[in-house]
Amino acid sequence: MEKTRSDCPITCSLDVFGDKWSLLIIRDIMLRGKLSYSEFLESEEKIATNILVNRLALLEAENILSKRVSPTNKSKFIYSLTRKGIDLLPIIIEIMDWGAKYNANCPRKELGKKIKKDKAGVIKEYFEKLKKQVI
Amino acid sequence: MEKTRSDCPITCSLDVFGDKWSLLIIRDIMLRGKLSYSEFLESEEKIATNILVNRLALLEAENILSKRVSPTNKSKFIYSLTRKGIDLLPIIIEIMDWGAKYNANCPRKELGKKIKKDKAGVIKEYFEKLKKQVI
DNA sequence: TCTTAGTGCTTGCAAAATGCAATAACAAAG
DNA sequence: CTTTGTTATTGCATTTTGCAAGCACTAAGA
Repeated sequence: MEKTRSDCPITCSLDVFGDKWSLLIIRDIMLRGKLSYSEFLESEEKIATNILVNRLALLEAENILSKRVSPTNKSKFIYSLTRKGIDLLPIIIEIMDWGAKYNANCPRKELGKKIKKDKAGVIKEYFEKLKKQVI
Repeated sequence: MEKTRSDCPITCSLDVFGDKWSLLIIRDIMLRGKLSYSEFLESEEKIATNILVNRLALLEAENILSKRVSPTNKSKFIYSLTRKGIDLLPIIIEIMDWGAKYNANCPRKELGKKIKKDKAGVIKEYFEKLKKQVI
């Protein structure tokens, strides 16, 4: 999506990550510590390779992700969140909380329970953790 | 989308509203006081009629919106948020805040500034207001 | 009654996005 | 110089979206 549909901040945001896949990649990095293309491919939602390549490129172009050669394996890339990407954390947490609240088939696990008990605390904790990883 | 792709609460949520239009309809009802099909059509993003009909039906099927005949005009329908729909408020506010923060072309207006200053207060205020409208 | 306007919805078709399977490119390891 | 791991591309079928036109129904007025 090249130009935004309006100057509403919600619309601008949805023009960037308003699809079924982008936020799952963000989730994988943010909450699951995933770093690479092959790790994203392994997730249970089974994203197709062309979609994954496309979304990684879009998220990098939007300066939400940054891509670097892995320091331990020169034929591998690692993706990490920029500050802009980290700032998606509250959105991810709120979506997770809503989803867990209204889906019987999405039982709250450790993180879900923690969010229910102390959402602000969870956001703060992850925010601190993620900020340390920004390069 | 009939069945969910996984039992992750984020995935389940995105299976419901993870597209470029659903949350804009929610925004129109939640923040702009819009009620009817024709009002949604007027928004600056120019949703197509077939998409609008489709999304209203999906959101109603998900019990996020409820549809009733207008009390003042019997040939008109009005849509309103259910409790489940109102609970999307924090997501909407967070998305709005992120969008305003990272888009120079999305200047913060009254609500945007209020969110920046006191996000929790805004959520509380709108939450109270919207709860009164639930039928 | 007949027309007119308002409102919600459907249809047809082209364009774009997605899903899926196969395979390519390339570096590192053995 | 073959194999393995990793990322990326391609082709094609399917699905979703965008757009334009028009249909169905109700209410209201001449």
